[in-house]
Amino acid sequence: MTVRTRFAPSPTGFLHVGGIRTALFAWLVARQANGQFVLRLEDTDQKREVEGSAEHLRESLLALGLAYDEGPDIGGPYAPYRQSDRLESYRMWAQKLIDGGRAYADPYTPEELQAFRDEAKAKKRPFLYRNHRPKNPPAWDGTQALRFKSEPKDYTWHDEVMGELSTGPEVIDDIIIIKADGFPTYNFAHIVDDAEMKITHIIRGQEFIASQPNYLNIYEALGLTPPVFATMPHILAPSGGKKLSKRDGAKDVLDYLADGILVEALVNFIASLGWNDGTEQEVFSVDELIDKFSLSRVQRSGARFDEQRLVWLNGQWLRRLSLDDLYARSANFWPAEAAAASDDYKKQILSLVQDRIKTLADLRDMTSYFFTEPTPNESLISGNKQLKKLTPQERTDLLQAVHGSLEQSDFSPESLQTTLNTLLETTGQKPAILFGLIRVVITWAPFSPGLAETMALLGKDRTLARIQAAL
RNA sequence: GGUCCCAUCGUCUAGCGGUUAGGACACCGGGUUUUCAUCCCGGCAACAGGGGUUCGAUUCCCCUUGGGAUCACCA
Repeated sequence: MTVRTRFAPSPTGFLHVGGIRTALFAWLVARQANGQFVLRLEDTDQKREVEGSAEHLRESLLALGLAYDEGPDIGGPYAPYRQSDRLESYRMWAQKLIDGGRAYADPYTPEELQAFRDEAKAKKRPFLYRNHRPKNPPAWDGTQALRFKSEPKDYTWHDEVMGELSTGPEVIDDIIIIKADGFPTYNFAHIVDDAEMKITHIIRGQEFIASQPNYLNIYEALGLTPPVFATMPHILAPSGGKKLSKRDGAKDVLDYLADGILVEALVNFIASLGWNDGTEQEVFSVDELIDKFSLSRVQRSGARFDEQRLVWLNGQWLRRLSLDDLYARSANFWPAEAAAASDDYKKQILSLVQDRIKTLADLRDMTSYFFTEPTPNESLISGNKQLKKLTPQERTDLLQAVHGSLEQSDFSPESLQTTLNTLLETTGQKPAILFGLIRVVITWAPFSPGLAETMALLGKDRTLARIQAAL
């Protein structure tokens, strides 16, 4: 049987890291089995729908490389893939339940229902609708909610992540399957869709684990064989033990990319949040993930979102990139002054900073002196515990000597290094002072790449001019 | 409150009866003859508590504690 997994978000907002992990794992399961990955939009709650979020979801998945084989925009053998376009299916399956005496119209008003709930709460008992199941419900005319007539019983089932799970009959209830507005509830629609779309693995968050027995009851009533279930624990906020939410900084995945995080790093990070292959490997390519991922090794408890680890992984991936690849990805991250610079010049800069940037966005603050004349910042000298010891006269003498020697250099990195080493002897200064001073006056930046390489790239004219200006 | 799930360094985790409890991030030192990084070396740091089972428990069972999920005409 072909493995088919799906990602079924509701178009109610952006895709954050919690959601993307579910999507990633579903995608990995499909890919490693040479199966299909399906995108389905669960838009049965018209009130909550957010304009443009379907498109945003699509972009986010594609930006992360999680291409889907079937979906609302590309169609597929089980189209449509948008629940609001599938109302007839739900009607048909619901009718089967009605005909079999397993669904009935809910005669109560919202007020009456609320009264039942309040009563249960007052008694500190869980609310069960079936305790109030009407003896002779009216015929369902489509204007009332349609409820599933449950058959409470024990359940034990297997979950690929959680292992064996079991519950008693007290959690089974008569849940609503079609709302009074004619739309199905998630609880019903996803079962119908997964069956019709031949989904083999349902991978979703732990918020659904409590209703799982109710789903099993419906599968039985519908005569369907349940697919494989895999429940993912939540990703937790960095600070507390709470589920990661927007106010804890759960960013849109596209924001991470815009902030200079590489796709490889983001995918690697999200995958390793709650999963590992049992070895000491930390850095995984997508291909390695496809090869090695397994639901059974997913952690059962929630994992905190640790951004420092994401940044570290980003550095790992940044350093593995070829220069051309790095250059291609850096396009949107150069400082404004770089607009007129040549490809070749920018590539040379990248080769100097590749080992010291943490995100692509670092390029904006770390490379501007390669494109424009830096503004002298005296605090870089007064704040340096070596350089601040120099008197103004000593400083000038030193720079004068440097300037003199460099005028003789052809400015290749090798000869510059030789010249610098010779200066160390002729001036009798420590490297920390001599090189530190040169570095500061030619970049006026808190840090910079290797001195000889930096000077070589800046060229003789600019380097000498900046030293001259600091005299 | 009912039900269900979970529990190893600050964080992510390895471990599936016998280990000096391993790795990674972060942090703190040292090195790589300038800074900041990279890289390398070293250090700090954990089995929530209590009962069992066993020759022997981090590991298996029970209880306690703690955390999480859920109890919608949301998904």
